[in-house]
Amino acid sequence: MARVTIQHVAQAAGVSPSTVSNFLNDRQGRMVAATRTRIETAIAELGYRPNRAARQLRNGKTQTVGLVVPSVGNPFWGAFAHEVEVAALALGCSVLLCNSERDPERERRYVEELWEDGVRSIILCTSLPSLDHVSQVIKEGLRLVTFDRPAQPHDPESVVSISIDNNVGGQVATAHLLELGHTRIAFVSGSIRSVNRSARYRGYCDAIEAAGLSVADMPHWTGLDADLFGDVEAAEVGRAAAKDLFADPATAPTAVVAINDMTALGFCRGLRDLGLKVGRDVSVIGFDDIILADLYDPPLTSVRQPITRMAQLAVSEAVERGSNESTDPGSSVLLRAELVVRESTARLA
Amino acid sequence: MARVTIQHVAQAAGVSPSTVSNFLNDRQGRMVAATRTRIETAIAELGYRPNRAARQLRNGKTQTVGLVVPSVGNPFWGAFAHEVEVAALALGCSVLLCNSERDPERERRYVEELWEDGVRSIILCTSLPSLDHVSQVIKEGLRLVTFDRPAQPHDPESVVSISIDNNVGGQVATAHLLELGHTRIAFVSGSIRSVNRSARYRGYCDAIEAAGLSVADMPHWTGLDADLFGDVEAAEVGRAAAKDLFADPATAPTAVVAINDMTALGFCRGLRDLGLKVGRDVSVIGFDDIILADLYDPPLTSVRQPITRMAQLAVSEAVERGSNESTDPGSSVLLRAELVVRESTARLA
DNA sequence: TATGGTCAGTGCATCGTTACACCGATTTCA
DNA sequence: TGAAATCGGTGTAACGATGCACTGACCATA
Repeated sequence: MARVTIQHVAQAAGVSPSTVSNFLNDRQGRMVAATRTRIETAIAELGYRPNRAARQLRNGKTQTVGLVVPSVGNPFWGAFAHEVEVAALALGCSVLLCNSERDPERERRYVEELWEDGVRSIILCTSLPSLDHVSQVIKEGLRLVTFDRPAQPHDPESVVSISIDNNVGGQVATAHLLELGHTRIAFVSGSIRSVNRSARYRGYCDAIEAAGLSVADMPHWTGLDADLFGDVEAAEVGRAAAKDLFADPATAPTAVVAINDMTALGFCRGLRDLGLKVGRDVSVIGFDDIILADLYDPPLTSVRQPITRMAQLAVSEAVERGSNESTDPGSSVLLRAELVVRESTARLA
Repeated sequence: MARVTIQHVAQAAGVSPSTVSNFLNDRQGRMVAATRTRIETAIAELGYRPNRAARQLRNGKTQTVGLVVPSVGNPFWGAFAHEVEVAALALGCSVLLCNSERDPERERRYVEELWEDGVRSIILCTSLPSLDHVSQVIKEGLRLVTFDRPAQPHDPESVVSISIDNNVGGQVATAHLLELGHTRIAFVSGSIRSVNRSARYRGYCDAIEAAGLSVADMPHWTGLDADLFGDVEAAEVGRAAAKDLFADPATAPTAVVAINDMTALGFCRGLRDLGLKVGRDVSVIGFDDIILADLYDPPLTSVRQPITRMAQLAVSEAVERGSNESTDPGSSVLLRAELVVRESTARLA
């Protein structure tokens, strides 16, 4: 069961390995139709599949897309990773998965390792304000697509960003609560040092101000030192927030915008611990619209990210840009987030 | 910024590339301590990292573990994939992720592609009764670790299986409900053609019979043609089951064992649609203990799979067995599942 | 009939690492 | 003391695919 190499194909087709190589690499203009078909049938009959390692060694590239997410343990990232894999498969690539745990140092290490292993396209799900930690590799030619992190002024030119418009998302979520008559609306998040989180927060602030209210008057949760919290623990943030915000009923909010669905669900759980009922006593809205938002009791209102479309965009940017050695400047795509209203938000009694 | 190769290291250390290679491949017995340290410092100073492609081309192997899961979009598999990645990282390997969508043909294709790309160890999360579709590759030397699928009589000898004892799990879950006074207990699942599912079902039956009851008397849900349902749709199965089982109140169950947490949550959602309250009106128990089980309202009783430990076991079997070319027969590890009692199960009123 | 230009395809060096055969210098031991 | 074994290490030929420089054969033009 020895491996079928390009030589075997060449022999079977009665040509030289070089010609087969030309065939494989779309330099087919340089050969007569008959040769082309002879090679084609030889490949089919022998079941030849090019050896990746050899290819990569020769030209220093892979057909692999690197995917760095905070943690696939989190349902949102799991779902996104899944979509990425599907999209990559459609384009004939495989996906190398890395969990950064939101640790910049791990992000850097993964990106560099991937680069040195010949991966030329990486989808990096980060929300760090700066890309300094990977800029060296970008200079060397890495195609970087960031996800969930809109472009920032000092980003390297070639970077492509795919993200929802978090500011608008924050506004839509908050406006929804305002329309329901709520005037004491809290924003619950771990650290908002990340760009997407602060954008959501700004959207929240904008909507509050636009309604003639003052952010300063809103119940405020300063939070735990959120750097302690990875993604899986996002729920704990929500739970802790509920406990703190409702410690004094006089200052408690009637509605809450949570930074994501996991935090929202944790918050709901915290309310339950306090004997409060989501929807009836307190309105809660999350972000992401993970699959569990709809399953929850009560079903969670959420700002949906169109992850299927985003994954497709990210992969095609990563793969297609990677194929031509273009150095045209990157782009920044901000998709519109969609409000999905369910039962966790209700008119103020 | 040219690549640092083994030659550069050799030159810097004043030895031949072969010696550096020997050093790297733990044939250090064949060299004097001084040489060893010279190589070590040279590597550190130059920041040398061996080129994977070249290594792989040379000896036909990778340091990569293949992971084939049904879908990382499902929180359980996402969490498992995460644990696998962590465990692999600790052993210096990377993980190539594939989603089979529970399609045997995709499973086969992925396994073969991985094999041909030099991956020699694969963790396959399948629950197909037979491994015929990948047996060819196993014969050629693939180290296969199956997860969530205990060993079957006709499995190739070298296969290692890691799984919980689903039969016992099914019994424990059912016994818990029986102890709470329930006598009308339904089992809800999509297709139980898979080995783990049927084991859970047998455990359920065993417990029923052991209590002096008859499975035939239990409310039964024949289900949709469950092959239509991927993992993400597991919740839909639960939802549909709730609707059907409670169509006639006279024959409705008072408690339900769901095949996994997603289905259990879907079932809870279905109950809610019907105006029934989980815990109070109907007891529901799931499998897996995904992170959302604890967040749900009410928190879901579940049979926990110790995924961290299982992932570690799977990776170490895959990697360590892969390193020595042993052909010793595989093993089958059945871990004990742990019942986590929460509020979705309650004493029969 | 020279000259030059296409066209279709080939030969060869090369990517970075590794296994194996080999080599000179000591050491061992009968 | 001489033959063999051991030690510490080196030289070289691969692994499979690629792309550049090249070669004949053929055609067109002057």
